[in-house]
Amino acid sequence: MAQSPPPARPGQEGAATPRRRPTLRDVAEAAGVAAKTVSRVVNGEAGVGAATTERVRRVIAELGYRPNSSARTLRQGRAATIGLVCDDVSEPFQSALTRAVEEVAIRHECMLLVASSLHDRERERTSVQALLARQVDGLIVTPVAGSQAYLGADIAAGTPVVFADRPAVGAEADTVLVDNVEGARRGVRHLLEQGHRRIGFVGDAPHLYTQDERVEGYRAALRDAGVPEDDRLISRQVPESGAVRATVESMLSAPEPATALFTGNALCTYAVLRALRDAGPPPALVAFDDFPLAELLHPAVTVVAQDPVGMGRTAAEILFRRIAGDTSADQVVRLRTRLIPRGSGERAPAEG
Amino acid sequence: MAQSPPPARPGQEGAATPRRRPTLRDVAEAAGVAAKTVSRVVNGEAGVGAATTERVRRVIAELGYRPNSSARTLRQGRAATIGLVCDDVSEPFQSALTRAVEEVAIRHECMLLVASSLHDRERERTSVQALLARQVDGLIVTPVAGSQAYLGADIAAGTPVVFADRPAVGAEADTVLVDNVEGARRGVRHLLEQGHRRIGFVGDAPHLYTQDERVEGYRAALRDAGVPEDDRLISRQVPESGAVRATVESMLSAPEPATALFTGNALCTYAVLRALRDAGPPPALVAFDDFPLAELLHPAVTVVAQDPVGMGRTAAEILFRRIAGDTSADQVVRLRTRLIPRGSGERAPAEG
DNA sequence: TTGAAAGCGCTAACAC
DNA sequence: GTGTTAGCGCTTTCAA
Repeated sequence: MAQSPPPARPGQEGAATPRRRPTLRDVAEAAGVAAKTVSRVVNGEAGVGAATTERVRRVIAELGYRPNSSARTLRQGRAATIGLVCDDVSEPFQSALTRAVEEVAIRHECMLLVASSLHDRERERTSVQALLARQVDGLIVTPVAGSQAYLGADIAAGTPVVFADRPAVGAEADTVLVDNVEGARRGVRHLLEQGHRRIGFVGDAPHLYTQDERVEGYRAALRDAGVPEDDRLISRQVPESGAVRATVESMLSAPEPATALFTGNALCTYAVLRALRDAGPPPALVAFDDFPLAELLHPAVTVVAQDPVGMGRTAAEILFRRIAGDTSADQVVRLRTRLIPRGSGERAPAEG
Repeated sequence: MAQSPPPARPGQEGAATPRRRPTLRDVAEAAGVAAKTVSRVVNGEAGVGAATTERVRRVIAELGYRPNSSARTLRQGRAATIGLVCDDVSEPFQSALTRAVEEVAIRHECMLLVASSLHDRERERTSVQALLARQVDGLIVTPVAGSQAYLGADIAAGTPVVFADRPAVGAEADTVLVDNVEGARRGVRHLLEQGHRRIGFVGDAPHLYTQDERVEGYRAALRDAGVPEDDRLISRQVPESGAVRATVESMLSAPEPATALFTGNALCTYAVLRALRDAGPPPALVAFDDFPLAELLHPAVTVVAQDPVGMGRTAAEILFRRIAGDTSADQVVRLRTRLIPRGSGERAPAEG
């Protein structure tokens, strides 16, 4: 396909003969120097005379030469590319993270290959394999539930990997997490401070690491305050609107009803907000994870904000340090959260 | 770097000697066949005996062989990778588009390289060059204002390119757009139908293609209804909250005040909602581009919804058709919008 | 059905 | 300062 040039497309001016892209050799010949010299010029290596450099530059411009990075990758083993596997790039938290990673990558003259695992083990694995096959210099992965043991050989072989948002199972590498326990604890304490004693936790599916941690924080806050736990006030389910609506209604209409809710992530928050929209007097609400327009709702929603940009940046910076040869011991970074009071979390419990 | 194996990282079990990744040749030797035979097995080519196939498969598994796609790319010229250059991956519309492109790419066993131009010409250009250097099979670009003439040579040379969301200048290729004029016209007509005659347009920066089109639709709707245009009711500025607030206030407090607003994109909508939050009786509002939680605001926001997923899918499908060799004439696809009435756009004008 | 040879475009290693 | 040689890992081409 590279040899036999692709057929001309109609409607292109001067589409006469789509020519083979000029190679480094073509430049060398045209400039009357050796290939290696052109290579030096292209890569800004020292040891080329000013006049030669100038001449080579001109020829490069004339021919419109652009280096073939596949060849370079093959030779050097580094693709000037890193890979990112997350749950779903279209999700706000992760797209912000992606953007932050991209920014750091650019600073290191790298590009970014992205893949969404959609929480599917097989897809994660396939994506990682495809990325490794492309000789990426390093990998940032938000591990799905399951095991990342399949990555062990590559990590041992020296491919830098950083896990983000959730720790891996069966593989050891640098990891950047949110301090979920402390964040949830802080958020729930905030509700307790307003006088709430019956606080419902509306979380995402069971076996999700972040949710486990946030429930733990929720429990810790109750314990700290000497408030008894009640499992009927803890819900863990995939946040489809229907199911959450039923949960919320039952929590609010129980004999000892919840007077406040704490949500486990943005999807749960959305579902709860939808459920509360048409309901009676709304309970207090603190949401884990900030979201757009939170401050425009009535009342504005108090949140425990995470920092997706900070997570992306941190993960990428660690990754590039490893790529640069840092061999210090693996580290686990926990990013702090920030409580942003906006109104919904500052309501006192309704009079019983 | 490929030759001298990277130093072992501590804390890895069995990190004794990070070994060179096995190559196709290693597999061939171990299996006692020729390299080409292994290549055939790996690529599922016909013409290998069942027994041989079986043996090669086993050796591949034993050695943990994974093909080096740089080498393959170098040989074949195709990287099994496409590139996407958008304004900003972290923006909801574009992250949804990215996700849709990714999905189509996966179906074609391709990966996705992403880059954000941030509306910067130089960055767009650099990104495109970096993508082309990586031998991407094709490119989807949301062109920034300026010129894409620099892409002409590569398009002519046969690299498939699809422009998305905005047309390119100085380069011809397939293009997928939203029918902005018709969408805006429809949205404004909706307001006119509620009896509004003074409708403010709050749009993003001048010289943005989509905004130009949406203003055109706005004007067309007014003309259709025989309502005189008034330039004081048209605002085009980067939607920082401060500036938009001033604009909105002046539109609403003018001698002949606006009784309804139409926003030009999501950022403008956010700014307007913020501005309206603390203001007096809110005007009617129709927003171009849907956004999360639009239905949870009070009142819920009526929007002219675009279809980012449809745009990403369409652009990617066209791209892969081109990659597969389709040489038919370039096409321009315009995706339809959908008016979603939710409340804010169905208010009648306040009694003057 | 299988294999040998050549080379994709580049750079590492070493001459000069 | 500059050039020569070899080869990264794969696939293409052609031969057996």
